Amino acid sequence: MQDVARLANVSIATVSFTVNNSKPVSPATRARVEAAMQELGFRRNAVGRALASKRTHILALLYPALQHRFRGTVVDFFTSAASTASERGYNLVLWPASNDSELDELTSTGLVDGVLLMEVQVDDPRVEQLTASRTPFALIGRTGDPSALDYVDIDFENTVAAAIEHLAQLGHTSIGLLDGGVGRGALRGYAPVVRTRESFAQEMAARGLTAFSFTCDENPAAGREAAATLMNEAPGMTALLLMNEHAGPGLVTGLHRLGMSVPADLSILSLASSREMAAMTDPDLSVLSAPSIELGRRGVELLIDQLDGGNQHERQSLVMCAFEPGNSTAPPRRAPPSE
Amino acid sequence: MQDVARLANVSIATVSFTVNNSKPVSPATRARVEAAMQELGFRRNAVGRALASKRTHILALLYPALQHRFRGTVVDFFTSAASTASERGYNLVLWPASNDSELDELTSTGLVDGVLLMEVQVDDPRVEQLTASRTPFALIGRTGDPSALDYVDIDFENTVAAAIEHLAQLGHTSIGLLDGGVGRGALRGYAPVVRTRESFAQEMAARGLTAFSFTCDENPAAGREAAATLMNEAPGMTALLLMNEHAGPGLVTGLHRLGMSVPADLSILSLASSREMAAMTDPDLSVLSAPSIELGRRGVELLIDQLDGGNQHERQSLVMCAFEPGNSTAPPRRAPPSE
DNA sequence: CTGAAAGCGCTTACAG
DNA sequence: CTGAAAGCGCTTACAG
Repeated sequence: MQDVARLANVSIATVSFTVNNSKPVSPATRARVEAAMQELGFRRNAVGRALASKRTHILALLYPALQHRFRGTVVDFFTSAASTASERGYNLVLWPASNDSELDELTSTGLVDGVLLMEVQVDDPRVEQLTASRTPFALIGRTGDPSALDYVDIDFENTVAAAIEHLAQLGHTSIGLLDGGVGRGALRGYAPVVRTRESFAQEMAARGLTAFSFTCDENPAAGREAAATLMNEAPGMTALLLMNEHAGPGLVTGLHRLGMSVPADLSILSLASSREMAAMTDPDLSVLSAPSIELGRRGVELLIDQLDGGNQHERQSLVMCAFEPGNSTAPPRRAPPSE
Repeated sequence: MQDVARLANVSIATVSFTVNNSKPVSPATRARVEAAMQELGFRRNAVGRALASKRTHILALLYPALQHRFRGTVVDFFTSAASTASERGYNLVLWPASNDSELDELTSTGLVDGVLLMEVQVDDPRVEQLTASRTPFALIGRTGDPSALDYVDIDFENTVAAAIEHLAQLGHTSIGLLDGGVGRGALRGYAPVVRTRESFAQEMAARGLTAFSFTCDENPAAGREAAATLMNEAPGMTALLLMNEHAGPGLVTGLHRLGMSVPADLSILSLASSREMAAMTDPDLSVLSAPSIELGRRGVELLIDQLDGGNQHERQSLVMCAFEPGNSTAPPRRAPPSE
């Protein structure tokens, strides 16, 4: 910048003004400055700017990628968040922090302007840590009591209700839930599964339907094993809500191997997943697909609202999953006894 | 730091020395400084440090996530690279830069110490850009002529040869390759596919085997369509190399629907993928799995060698994929006519 | 519209 | 072993 100023015969302040459009500059000197920048191939140093302005224009999407594989539908959140950030003049990067000290390093050192939190737990220690460090942040997800927080999340409650409604309409009265578990250790209490379980239990009870609940790891092999468990422990079950997209392919395979047909013998409806994941199986799954694009975008908007003092977006919002029919749900083979 | 210095009754230089262990400090004053830091909850500001030391300790894994979905086996490269970086005192973040100006922003502004490049093309403009900006970088992958670059890559040449050898041993003489294409627009010339095609053609010719070549998009639906194409255009083909892990599930499904059995009617061997992706299908695929962990680690080591002046690692290395048997390869149903 | 100057929070020769 | 001081590359009141 010094060099540019010298070459253009202005002060470095003026260079700064023209680079940032932060103060009016006469056309003539602007032209001189721009020519000089051209000639020197000048790029303003982001670190210097960050130190002086206390803004790095970097947002971090916090995802515990070392513990929890980054894959499947969650990837869409990142993509959407990154492109929204880019439109708004920020860079969003995926920050694979996991343990406390890494989060600490991120927040208390001024490297990023704000944080977007993913994989939120019901009782998430990172929320406290972020609050304490006064780092602006927003959640994609929500804790058990998120009333004081800025968040966007899937409306699991209504999504589960819609899922059960769909299956009940088809005539199912005995329905199971297969989820990926609520995690353990530092990642315990994974909120989406906690909420889905609760809503499932409530809604099934309210309708007087027979409910079953299963858990398996998030991979195809576990899904394959789960098929046998399902059939053994709930032989009368005719439909399943799947809250574990990575177990899906194995589950369907396992059912086939046991001589079960999908959807004739068991309807499957995948929750909070995506068409792409649903297309991994045969038949392809009917799915309530996660509003990833919208949540990624809204999360970034909330964060930038905090940063730029805007206040234009709903600070807390829930979005339903959208039903996308596949070929894995149908009426049960034997109609339920009509009273 | 000012505050700490005042409270501990030392200069800020001394605080810096004890924080960084950059100069000897007497135990007594070290204790005073540390007590003061404790009391004030001091964390050294990373931006200030970066400006003074010209080091941010951030590495960027460059992946064009907005164009090319970040998923599947490539995710393992990131995870491995991130944990290696973390062990070595750096933060590695996923930087979804795609167009020139975004890359420019990354490199010419001093925000990151170095860059790890993924999804390398045969003629990759980013290499030139990185070189011109004097940003330290290493490749996970390699260009057409990488002789001057630091890189780690899969040894596609020998991996393809091993794959063909495996199938030839089983008795196959008519073998196809189904890849995901070499990309178009800014992402044209995707090096892994270019290399695989070349090696495939050479090795098949050298062995006097009958070769077929197919391309389809990287998703299950495209794989399903490809099944029909394969059967129509190469009815005599008995084995297939799959260089398109995301088409795999659809491909197998599509074959089944056409009444083809895997591996009895068609053997499939997946290249540069992973057991996890291979487990998505039924039967699970035999796979030459990508050495993701090792390449992610080595890529970061190369980069840190440049940064810290170390020189301890091979600057160019190729790693073979490891064969992991699944259930998708077998001798062809009809033995080939024995001359 | 433009400039001189202070300051962002550190690191690092240089002296002692 | 410790400190005073310059400097990293910018931004931003403050003056003019």
